[in-house]
Amino acid sequence: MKNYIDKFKAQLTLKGLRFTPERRVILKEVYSSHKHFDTETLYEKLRQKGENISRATIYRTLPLLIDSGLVKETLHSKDKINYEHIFGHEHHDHMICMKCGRVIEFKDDRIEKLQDALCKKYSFQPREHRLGIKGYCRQCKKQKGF
Amino acid sequence: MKNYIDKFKAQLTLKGLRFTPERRVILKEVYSSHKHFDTETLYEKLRQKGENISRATIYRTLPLLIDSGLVKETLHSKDKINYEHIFGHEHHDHMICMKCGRVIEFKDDRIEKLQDALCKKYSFQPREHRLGIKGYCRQCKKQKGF
DNA sequence: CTAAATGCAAATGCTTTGCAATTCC
DNA sequence: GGAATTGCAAAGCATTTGCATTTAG
Repeated sequence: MKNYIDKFKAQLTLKGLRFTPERRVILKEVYSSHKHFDTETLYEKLRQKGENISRATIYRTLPLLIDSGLVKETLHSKDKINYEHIFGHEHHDHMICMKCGRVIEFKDDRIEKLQDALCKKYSFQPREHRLGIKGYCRQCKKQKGF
Repeated sequence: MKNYIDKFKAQLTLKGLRFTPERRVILKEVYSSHKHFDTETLYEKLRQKGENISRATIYRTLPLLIDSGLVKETLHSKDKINYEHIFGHEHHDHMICMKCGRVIEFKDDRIEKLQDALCKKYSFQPREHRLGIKGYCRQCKKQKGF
Protein backbone atom coordinates (compact mmCIF):
# COMPACT_ATOMS: atom_id res chain seq x y z
CA MET A 1 0.00 0.00 0.00
CA LYS A 2 1.82 3.08 -1.20
CA ASN A 3 -0.94 5.57 -1.31
CA TYR A 4 1.01 7.83 0.94
CA ILE A 5 3.28 8.49 -2.01
CA ASP A 6 0.40 9.55 -4.18
CA LYS A 7 -0.93 11.66 -1.39
CA PHE A 8 2.40 13.42 -1.03
CA LYS A 9 2.69 13.95 -4.76
CA ALA A 10 -0.79 15.39 -4.89
CA GLN A 11 -0.11 17.77 -2.02
CA LEU A 12 3.14 18.93 -3.58
CA THR A 13 1.59 19.51 -6.95
CA LEU A 14 -1.16 21.47 -5.29
CA LYS A 15 1.43 23.88 -3.98
CA GLY A 16 3.53 23.98 -7.10
CA LEU A 17 6.33 22.05 -5.45
CA ARG A 18 8.34 19.19 -6.84
CA PHE A 19 8.39 15.52 -6.05
CA THR A 20 12.13 14.99 -5.91
CA PRO A 21 14.04 11.76 -5.39
CA GLU A 22 15.18 13.02 -1.99
CA ARG A 23 11.62 13.65 -0.86
CA ARG A 24 10.56 10.24 -2.08
CA VAL A 25 13.38 8.51 -0.23
CA ILE A 26 12.65 10.39 2.97
CA LEU A 27 8.96 9.59 2.80
CA LYS A 28 9.63 5.90 2.16
CA GLU A 29 12.04 5.74 5.05
CA VAL A 30 9.52 7.38 7.35
CA TYR A 31 6.93 4.81 6.33
CA SER A 32 9.29 1.86 6.54
CA SER A 33 8.56 1.45 10.23
CA HIS A 34 5.91 2.35 12.73
CA LYS A 35 8.40 3.63 15.24
CA HIS A 36 8.70 7.21 16.35
CA PHE A 37 11.81 8.90 15.06
CA ASP A 38 13.79 12.09 15.32
CA THR A 39 15.68 13.95 12.63
CA GLU A 40 19.06 12.54 13.57
CA THR A 41 17.89 8.91 13.53
CA LEU A 42 16.30 9.47 10.18
CA TYR A 43 19.49 11.03 8.88
CA GLU A 44 21.60 8.13 10.12
CA LYS A 45 19.30 5.48 8.72
CA LEU A 46 19.36 7.07 5.30
CA ARG A 47 23.12 7.39 5.46
CA GLN A 48 23.47 3.72 6.36
CA LYS A 49 21.44 2.85 3.32
CA GLY A 50 23.86 4.78 1.20
CA GLU A 51 21.58 7.72 0.63
CA ASN A 52 23.42 10.99 0.59
CA ILE A 53 20.68 13.24 1.82
CA SER A 54 21.67 16.24 3.88
CA ARG A 55 20.20 17.18 7.21
CA ALA A 56 19.05 20.44 5.64
CA THR A 57 16.89 18.54 3.20
CA ILE A 58 15.42 16.45 5.98
CA TYR A 59 14.63 19.55 7.96
CA ARG A 60 13.07 21.11 4.89
CA THR A 61 11.05 18.04 4.02
CA LEU A 62 9.49 17.27 7.39
CA PRO A 63 7.24 20.34 7.40
CA LEU A 64 6.02 19.35 3.96
CA LEU A 65 5.12 15.91 5.23
CA ILE A 66 3.34 17.46 8.17
CA ASP A 67 1.43 19.88 5.97
CA SER A 68 0.43 16.96 3.79
CA GLY A 69 -1.02 15.16 6.77
CA LEU A 70 1.42 12.28 6.46
CA VAL A 71 3.51 12.85 9.56
CA LYS A 72 2.98 14.49 12.88
CA GLU A 73 4.95 15.60 15.87
CA THR A 74 4.78 13.29 18.77
CA LEU A 75 5.57 13.25 22.43
CA HIS A 76 9.10 14.31 23.07
CA SER A 77 11.28 13.40 25.97
CA LYS A 78 12.37 16.68 27.47
CA ASP A 79 12.77 19.13 24.62
CA LYS A 80 13.40 16.63 21.87
CA ILE A 81 10.85 16.57 19.09
CA ASN A 82 9.86 13.22 17.68
CA TYR A 83 7.75 12.36 14.71
CA GLU A 84 5.58 9.52 13.56
CA HIS A 85 3.80 8.81 10.35
CA ILE A 86 0.05 8.94 10.18
CA PHE A 87 -1.32 7.42 7.00
CA GLY A 88 -2.88 4.00 7.57
CA HIS A 89 -2.30 4.62 11.22
CA GLU A 90 -5.30 5.64 13.26
CA HIS A 91 -5.18 8.38 15.81
CA HIS A 92 -3.93 7.17 19.16
CA ASP A 93 -2.41 8.38 22.37
CA HIS A 94 0.71 7.29 24.22
CA MET A 95 2.03 5.93 27.46
CA ILE A 96 5.77 6.42 27.73
CA CYS A 97 7.92 4.51 30.16
CA MET A 98 10.22 6.90 31.98
CA LYS A 99 12.76 4.16 32.52
CA CYS A 100 13.07 2.11 29.36
CA GLY A 101 11.41 4.46 26.90
CA ARG A 102 8.87 1.88 25.75
CA VAL A 103 5.86 3.43 24.05
CA ILE A 104 2.40 1.96 24.44
CA GLU A 105 -0.12 3.24 21.97
CA PHE A 106 -3.75 3.29 22.94
CA LYS A 107 -7.02 4.78 21.93
CA ASP A 108 -10.19 5.27 23.85
CA ASP A 109 -13.31 6.58 22.21
CA ARG A 110 -14.83 7.66 25.48
CA ILE A 111 -11.92 9.98 26.12
CA GLU A 112 -12.15 11.35 22.61
CA LYS A 113 -15.85 12.04 23.03
CA LEU A 114 -15.32 13.78 26.34
CA GLN A 115 -12.72 15.98 24.73
CA ASP A 116 -15.10 16.98 21.97
CA ALA A 117 -17.75 17.81 24.52
CA LEU A 118 -15.31 20.00 26.45
CA CYS A 119 -14.30 21.84 23.31
CA LYS A 120 -17.93 22.61 22.59
CA LYS A 121 -18.34 23.89 26.11
CA TYR A 122 -15.48 26.35 25.62
CA SER A 123 -16.42 27.17 22.01
CA PHE A 124 -13.03 25.86 21.05
CA GLN A 125 -12.44 24.49 17.57
CA PRO A 126 -10.06 21.57 18.01
CA ARG A 127 -7.55 20.73 15.32
CA GLU A 128 -5.38 18.21 17.01
CA HIS A 129 -4.81 16.82 20.44
CA ARG A 130 -2.13 14.96 22.23
CA LEU A 131 -2.44 12.89 25.35
CA GLY A 132 0.68 11.44 26.86
CA ILE A 133 0.97 9.52 30.08
CA LYS A 134 4.41 9.17 31.59
CA GLY A 135 5.21 6.50 34.13
CA TYR A 136 6.57 2.99 34.36
CA CYS A 137 5.68 0.01 32.22
CA ARG A 138 4.87 -3.44 33.52
CA GLN A 139 8.48 -4.65 33.40
CA CYS A 140 10.11 -1.56 34.82
CA LYS A 141 7.70 -1.11 37.65
CA LYS A 142 8.44 -4.67 38.73
CA GLN A 143 12.14 -3.83 38.85
CA LYS A 144 11.48 -0.74 40.88
CA GLY A 145 9.34 -2.77 43.24
CA PHE A 146 6.11 -0.84 42.86
CA MET B 1 0.43 31.77 51.39
CA LYS B 2 4.13 31.25 50.97
CA ASN B 3 4.48 27.61 51.76
CA TYR B 4 6.14 27.08 48.46
CA ILE B 5 9.17 28.86 49.86
CA ASP B 6 9.35 26.51 52.80
CA LYS B 7 8.90 23.59 50.51
CA PHE B 8 11.77 24.74 48.32
CA LYS B 9 13.99 25.36 51.33
CA ALA B 10 13.23 21.92 52.69
CA GLN B 11 14.00 20.25 49.37
CA LEU B 12 17.27 22.11 49.03
CA THR B 13 18.39 21.30 52.53
CA LEU B 14 17.53 17.69 51.88
CA LYS B 15 20.06 17.67 49.06
CA GLY B 16 22.66 19.74 50.84
CA LEU B 17 22.04 22.69 48.56
CA ARG B 18 21.69 26.33 49.51
CA PHE B 19 18.72 28.64 49.59
CA THR B 20 20.31 31.65 47.92
CA PRO B 21 18.78 35.08 47.31
CA GLU B 22 18.77 34.38 43.58
CA ARG B 23 16.80 31.18 44.04
CA ARG B 24 14.35 32.94 46.30
CA VAL B 25 13.80 35.75 43.82
CA ILE B 26 13.29 33.33 40.95
CA LEU B 27 10.82 31.25 42.93
CA LYS B 28 8.85 34.30 43.98
CA GLU B 29 8.71 35.57 40.44
CA VAL B 30 7.50 32.20 39.21
CA TYR B 31 4.74 32.27 41.79
CA SER B 32 3.82 35.90 41.20
CA SER B 33 1.46 34.93 38.40
CA HIS B 34 -0.44 31.93 37.20
CA LYS B 35 0.69 32.36 33.63
CA HIS B 36 2.88 29.96 31.77
CA PHE B 37 6.33 31.30 31.16
CA ASP B 38 9.54 30.54 29.35
CA THR B 39 13.09 31.19 30.44
CA GLU B 40 13.47 34.37 28.44
CA THR B 41 10.27 35.97 29.77
CA LEU B 42 11.33 35.13 33.27
CA TYR B 43 14.74 36.64 32.65
CA GLU B 44 13.24 39.83 31.26
CA LYS B 45 10.77 40.24 34.09
CA LEU B 46 13.50 39.91 36.69
CA ARG B 47 15.64 42.36 34.80
CA GLN B 48 12.79 44.88 34.67
CA LYS B 49 12.46 44.61 38.40
CA GLY B 50 16.11 45.51 38.76
CA GLU B 51 17.23 42.00 39.61
CA ASN B 52 20.55 41.16 38.09
CA ILE B 53 20.13 37.45 37.75
CA SER B 54 21.83 35.76 34.86
CA ARG B 55 20.23 33.38 32.42
CA ALA B 56 22.66 30.72 33.61
CA THR B 57 21.25 30.93 37.11
CA ILE B 58 17.73 30.69 35.80
CA TYR B 59 18.62 27.64 33.75
CA ARG B 60 20.29 26.12 36.77
CA THR B 61 17.42 26.89 39.11
CA LEU B 62 14.52 25.58 37.03
CA PRO B 63 15.50 21.92 37.35
CA LEU B 64 15.70 22.39 41.11
CA LEU B 65 12.18 23.78 41.15
CA ILE B 66 10.99 20.89 39.04
CA ASP B 67 12.67 18.33 41.29
CA SER B 68 11.07 20.01 44.25
CA GLY B 69 7.65 19.56 42.69
CA LEU B 70 7.03 23.30 42.51
CA VAL B 71 7.17 23.80 38.76
CA LYS B 72 6.53 21.66 35.75
CA GLU B 73 7.04 21.76 32.05
CA THR B 74 4.00 22.60 30.09
CA LEU B 75 2.77 22.48 26.57
CA HIS B 76 5.14 24.14 24.22
CA SER B 77 4.40 25.74 20.91
CA LYS B 78 6.59 23.90 18.46
CA ASP B 79 9.86 23.19 20.25
CA LYS B 80 9.64 25.92 22.85
CA ILE B 81 9.49 24.71 26.43
CA ASN B 82 7.19 26.51 28.80
CA TYR B 83 6.78 26.15 32.51
CA GLU B 84 4.09 26.74 35.07
CA HIS B 85 4.09 26.57 38.81
CA ILE B 86 2.21 23.82 40.59
CA PHE B 87 1.80 24.50 44.28
CA GLY B 88 -1.74 25.56 45.17
CA HIS B 89 -2.63 24.92 41.58
CA GLU B 90 -4.60 21.79 40.85
CA HIS B 91 -3.81 19.51 37.98
CA HIS B 92 -5.42 20.60 34.75
CA ASP B 93 -5.13 20.20 31.02
CA HIS B 94 -4.88 22.75 28.25
CA MET B 95 -6.47 24.01 25.09
CA ILE B 96 -4.09 26.19 23.11
CA CYS B 97 -5.19 28.55 20.39
CA MET B 98 -3.00 28.10 17.34
CA LYS B 99 -3.63 31.68 16.27
CA CYS B 100 -3.47 33.93 19.32
CA GLY B 101 -1.77 31.59 21.76
CA ARG B 102 -4.51 31.89 24.35
CA VAL B 103 -4.46 29.04 26.86
CA ILE B 104 -7.65 27.62 28.33
CA GLU B 105 -7.16 25.44 31.36
CA PHE B 106 -9.66 22.73 32.09
CA LYS B 107 -10.07 19.63 34.12
CA ASP B 108 -12.44 16.76 33.69
CA ASP B 109 -12.63 14.01 36.25
CA ARG B 110 -14.22 11.60 33.84
CA ILE B 111 -11.20 11.84 31.56
CA GLU B 112 -8.87 11.38 34.52
CA LYS B 113 -10.75 8.28 35.61
CA LEU B 114 -10.68 6.78 32.15
CA GLN B 115 -6.95 7.32 32.01
CA ASP B 116 -6.47 5.53 35.29
CA ALA B 117 -8.55 2.64 34.05
CA LEU B 118 -6.47 2.39 30.89
CA CYS B 119 -3.25 2.40 32.86
CA LYS B 120 -4.53 -0.49 34.93
CA LYS B 121 -5.42 -2.33 31.78
CA TYR B 122 -1.86 -2.01 30.50
CA SER B 123 -0.27 -2.54 33.93
CA PHE B 124 1.23 0.88 33.53
CA GLN B 125 2.14 2.92 36.59
CA PRO B 126 1.34 6.53 35.71
CA ARG B 127 3.42 9.33 37.15
CA GLU B 128 2.23 12.28 35.17
CA HIS B 129 0.12 13.00 32.17
CA ARG B 130 -0.40 15.79 29.79
CA LEU B 131 -3.36 16.45 27.56
CA GLY B 132 -3.20 19.31 25.15
CA ILE B 133 -5.76 20.26 22.55
CA LYS B 134 -4.68 22.59 19.80
CA GLY B 135 -7.14 24.52 17.71
CA TYR B 136 -8.85 27.88 17.58
CA CYS B 137 -10.46 29.78 20.42
CA ARG B 138 -13.86 31.41 20.28
CA GLN B 139 -12.53 34.75 19.06
CA CYS B 140 -10.09 33.45 16.51
CA LYS B 141 -12.42 30.94 14.98
CA LYS B 142 -14.87 33.76 14.37
CA GLN B 143 -12.21 35.68 12.49
CA LYS B 144 -11.39 32.67 10.44
CA GLY B 145 -15.06 32.21 9.65
CA PHE B 146 -15.49 28.69 11.02
C1' DC C 1 14.38 27.02 -19.83
C1' DT C 2 13.77 28.54 -15.10
C1' DA C 3 11.87 28.34 -10.63
C1' DA C 4 12.52 25.06 -7.12
C1' DA C 5 15.49 22.05 -4.56
C1' DT C 6 19.87 20.42 -2.94
C1' DG C 7 24.30 20.25 -0.20
C1' DC C 8 27.39 22.67 2.12
C1' DA C 9 28.96 25.61 5.48
C1' DA C 10 27.98 29.48 8.14
C1' DA C 11 24.61 31.47 11.16
C1' DT C 12 21.13 31.32 14.67
C1' DG C 13 18.98 30.61 19.06
C1' DC C 14 18.34 28.16 23.13
C1' DT C 15 20.75 25.86 26.69
C1' DT C 16 24.88 24.23 29.08
C1' DT C 17 29.45 24.61 30.92
C1' DG C 18 34.28 26.14 32.56
C1' DC C 19 36.19 29.25 35.46
C1' DA C 20 37.40 32.94 38.55
C1' DA C 21 35.20 35.53 42.02
C1' DT C 22 31.82 35.44 45.64
C1' DT C 23 28.87 33.76 49.33
C1' DC C 24 26.24 30.83 52.30
C1' DC C 25 26.46 27.71 56.32
C1' DG D 1 37.17 27.91 55.71
C1' DG D 2 35.56 25.40 52.05
C1' DA D 3 32.13 23.66 49.16
C1' DA D 4 28.32 25.60 46.67
C1' DT D 5 26.74 29.33 43.77
C1' DT D 6 27.04 33.10 40.75
C1' DG D 7 27.92 35.85 36.37
C1' DC D 8 30.24 35.96 32.39
C1' DA D 9 31.68 34.48 28.18
C1' DA D 10 32.65 30.56 25.54
C1' DA D 11 31.02 26.15 24.02
C1' DG D 12 27.35 22.92 22.52
C1' DC D 13 23.61 21.31 19.81
C1' DA D 14 19.63 21.15 17.09
C1' DT D 15 17.70 23.71 13.51
C1' DT D 16 17.68 27.32 9.91
C1' DT D 17 19.51 29.97 6.19
C1' DG D 18 22.43 32.00 2.22
C1' DC D 19 24.39 30.75 -1.80
C1' DA D 20 26.31 28.47 -5.73
C1' DT D 21 25.03 24.43 -8.26
C1' DT D 22 21.87 21.05 -9.93
C1' DT D 23 17.41 19.46 -11.51
C1' DA D 24 12.31 18.58 -12.09
C1' DG D 25 8.65 19.72 -14.98
